[in-house]
Formats: sequence, structure tokens, C-alpha cells
Amino acid sequence: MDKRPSKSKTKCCGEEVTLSLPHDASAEHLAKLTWAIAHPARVRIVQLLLSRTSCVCGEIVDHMPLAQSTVSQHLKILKESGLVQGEIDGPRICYCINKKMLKQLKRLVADL
Amino acid sequence: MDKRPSKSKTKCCGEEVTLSLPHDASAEHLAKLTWAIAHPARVRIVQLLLSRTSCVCGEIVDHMPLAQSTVSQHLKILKESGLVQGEIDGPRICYCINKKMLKQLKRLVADL
DNA sequence: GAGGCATATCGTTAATCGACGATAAGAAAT
DNA sequence: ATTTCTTATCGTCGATTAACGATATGCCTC
Repeated sequence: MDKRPSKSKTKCCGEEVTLSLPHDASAEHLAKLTWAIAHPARVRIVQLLLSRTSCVCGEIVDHMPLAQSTVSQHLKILKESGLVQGEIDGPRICYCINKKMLKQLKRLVADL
Repeated sequence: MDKRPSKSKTKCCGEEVTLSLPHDASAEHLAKLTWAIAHPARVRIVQLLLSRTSCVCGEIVDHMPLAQSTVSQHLKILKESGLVQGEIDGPRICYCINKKMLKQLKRLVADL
């Protein structure tokens, strides 16, 4: 997105209003993190992972009204956001919240 | 979404695992609120509205590399989420953050 | 009432999401 | 090595998003 000429608005008064907001990579970051939990199923998964002290795996599927493949996709999204980590534990995979990322998300939202 | 038979998983042990998570309307609510800011442009808008003590309007367009109609759509989404309110101010429209909603969002995220 | 701005809405398009079933891949155990 | 169980990926489909330009709507001013 934002593939357009950027309209860099020097306007007139020499104030150099490059883009008004300070480039803000944090905006992108916040958007990415919030997007990860911007779906009821993913909120549920996060809550589930938090309620169980640490990791779970196929249990998640049992606790959701969704097909295994769908849950897997949601987990992938959560992993890509960094909010969730998956570690191999024998034949199954053990998911857990990345506390550091969660804290980051909380901070970013709190600082709004 | 969630148009399927709900798979209510009584499992076996009489523990009545209806759906594991307590119906949680708050999950939906959180998902809805986070979805509203799950886009860089919308994060920007929220930040902009917060930086200016209160309302702004077409200024938003000037500060974003997006077409007016696109910004308008993002504003619509933000309004629908309740995070932003728009009040008519003569010929133009004055947008401002709904502090109450923002607080709610912060609370929901913080309580994760 | 006509003309001007400021916003909103409409209609379109390409891209992405969310869901599924079916199939592939990986590790443990037989 | 084969089976079994668990998870990931593929391919599909309908719905939704994000973006645009063009057009409609609303309110002031003249």
C-alpha cells in the first residue's frame, strides 16, 4: 500500500512539512501487531495461550469451532507478527506467547 | 464467520468443556477495536487527531499520501469502530478521538 | 437561488482474507 | 520401513479491503 508519489507537501511557508508525522515506523509496527489480533479467532488463541501457563498445540483446534487448517493459518499469522512462537516438542509443536512482543504491543497501544 | 456447527466438544470427562473460552464478547470487541487501527493509515489518523488537541478535518488529507476519498473511507471505519467521532462544524466536519473508546481499547489490550 | 468548498458516496479494480477439504511432511513408535 | 499422529501447505471459492476517480450531497456566502 501507499504506492503513490507521496505528495510530500512542502506547501509554502518554509516550515518543511515533509509529511507531518515523523516517518513513524512505529505506526507500521503498531498496525502490524494490532492486525495480528484483529480477528476474534486470533484473540481467542492468544487468550488461550495465555491462560495455559505456557504452550499448547492441537488443543487449540479442539477448543475452537474451526477446521485444523484454518487454525493453522491463524497461528501462522500470529507467528509472523511475532506475538506467538512455536517450538518443536517431539512430534507436536508447542506454541507460546512471546511475552516481549506482547509487552511491546501493550506499550504501543498504551502510548497512543 | 464461524458459520459452522460449533463443534461443542463435550469430550468425555463430565467436565462440560462447552467451548473452553467463556463465550467472550470481549474477544469480539477487542478484535473489532484493534481491527480499526490495524492499518498504517488509520494509525496515522489516530495519532494526528491526538496530536492536535482536538478536531481536524480536511487537514488529515493534506497530511497523508492518500486520496481524499480513501481517507474518507478510513475515517468511516474509525467512526464505525467508535474510536473516532465526527461532528459537523459549519461547512466542514470536525473529527476527534472518542477518549472513552480509546481508554476501553487500552484497557482491553492491557488486560491481555 | 446560484456558485463554491468540504465530505461522503458510488462504482470499479486488483489484491487479500477467511474458510474449507485434501494432501504433504515430520517425528515417534511399532 | 511402515504406520500413525500432528501440523503445515496447497488449491479453491466467496467475501472483503484498499485504493482510485468521478460524482453526489450539504452548508455557507454572495
